[in-house]
Amino acid sequence: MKEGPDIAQIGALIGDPARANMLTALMGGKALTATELAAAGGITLQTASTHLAKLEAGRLLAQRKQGRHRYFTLADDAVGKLLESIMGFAAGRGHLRHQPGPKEPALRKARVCYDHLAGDYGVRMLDSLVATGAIDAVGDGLAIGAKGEETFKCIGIDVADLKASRRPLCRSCLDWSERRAHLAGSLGKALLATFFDKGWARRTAGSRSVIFSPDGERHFLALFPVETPVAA
Amino acid sequence: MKEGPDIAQIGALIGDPARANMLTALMGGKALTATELAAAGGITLQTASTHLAKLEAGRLLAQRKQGRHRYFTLADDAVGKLLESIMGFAAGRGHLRHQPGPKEPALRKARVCYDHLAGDYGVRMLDSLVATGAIDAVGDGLAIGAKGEETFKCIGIDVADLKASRRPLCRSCLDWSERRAHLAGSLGKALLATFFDKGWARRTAGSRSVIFSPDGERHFLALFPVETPVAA
DNA sequence: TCCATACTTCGACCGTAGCCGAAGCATCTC
DNA sequence: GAGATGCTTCGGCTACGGTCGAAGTATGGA
Repeated sequence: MKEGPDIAQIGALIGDPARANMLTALMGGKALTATELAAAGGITLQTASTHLAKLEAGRLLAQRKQGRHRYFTLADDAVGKLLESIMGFAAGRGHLRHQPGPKEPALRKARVCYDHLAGDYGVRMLDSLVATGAIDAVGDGLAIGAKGEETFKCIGIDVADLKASRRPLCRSCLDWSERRAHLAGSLGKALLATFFDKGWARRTAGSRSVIFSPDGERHFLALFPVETPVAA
Repeated sequence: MKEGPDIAQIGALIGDPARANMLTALMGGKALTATELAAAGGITLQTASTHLAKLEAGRLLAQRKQGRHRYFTLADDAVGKLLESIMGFAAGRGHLRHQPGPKEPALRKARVCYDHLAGDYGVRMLDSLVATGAIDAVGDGLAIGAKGEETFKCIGIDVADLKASRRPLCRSCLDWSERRAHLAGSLGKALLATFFDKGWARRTAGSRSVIFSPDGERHFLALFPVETPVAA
């Protein structure tokens, strides 16, 4: 009793449906205003305001004032990682929403996980990168592989630049829909940003799902082939 | 909105202080009766009973009937891992209990994390194992190293036996007090069990903290030396 | 200056969930 | 059987937290 950190506090913060919906919306990685988050949570602006104040006090959220707007984001990627891991856990226990909804398949195929690519395509990409030796996988850890710098330079990413930041380059993130790892970290972020830049894919408004263009999808699948099923 | 798994459900389960205390108590790895858990939660037996029913329905807990006792444990090590990761997150945000209490230092030094060793000593052990090449660390992932099988055989652990189980051999677990990784997985479990078997250490009743005997501590420190500070 | 927009604070309402006393089962001991 | 122990269920109380309407504050634009 009364041992260690207070998990009840953050459990309670995440445990309210309206707050959970707002946090999930912010997993899309974009900064959202209080009004947008109110809609995401299915509540009025006043109620959202009190929730947002609590989430900020609990240091799950950060806010940035810009003119008369107030933009909220997840406080940092530790929050994103925590949420995704809870999602993975919840999915594994069958704690799913009641109605799967029409957007569900798109979400499972490809979605934004805070700032990197998740879903079927996210898992496929990591599998392919491991198979070609661009990334080394040891246990559940990831590191840049022998052919990594060369591979990513071809895609248009300078690994040396990324290494300069204090954020980990490669990080595995458990995918809740696939129940396998996908690539997070600054490299995962850079890859997703590149796909957007090249016009291969785009976000959808108000959702975490990522839509590939026909052309972009062709490029993506060619770039990350799956020859033989790779073991987890 | 309404995307993905329902994190609010499990957030709410963990979010109640009484339930959180009971879950924390079960992080000690031992099966506890409803009466013991009621004491851990600071509530009466009736209230505890309803809480336990909810936790079981949410598949966070498993129960085993034995005579007129009902023993509860965490449903599996995924629950333990989730709780420890939330603890790490909470500790990082300053969500600590109000009064640190006298047991806190012992808890930070060495404690049980579901079924393996955590705290200062847990982190020290992993650092030492990595330094000697018994375990390889890549990113945040762990794997058995070149000198691993030999090292662990000396301690009295047959790695081949452990590999037979479907549970991962090595797994890193973020330590909430040290904010660095310690060793989980079947190997972590086997090591802690060995320390208990050899009489080097013992659990304390009603707490997660692990107390080393003077003799056991000498052996432990000799077995896992820290020569140079190892980078995280 | 005046109004519109974005958001917060106040106040009141209400439902739910936690809580416990008492009673009801179940299991073991004698 | 009778009684003790471990736990669950029932019923009713209470309080906290979520909710929104209304009013208040800040920023931007006309």
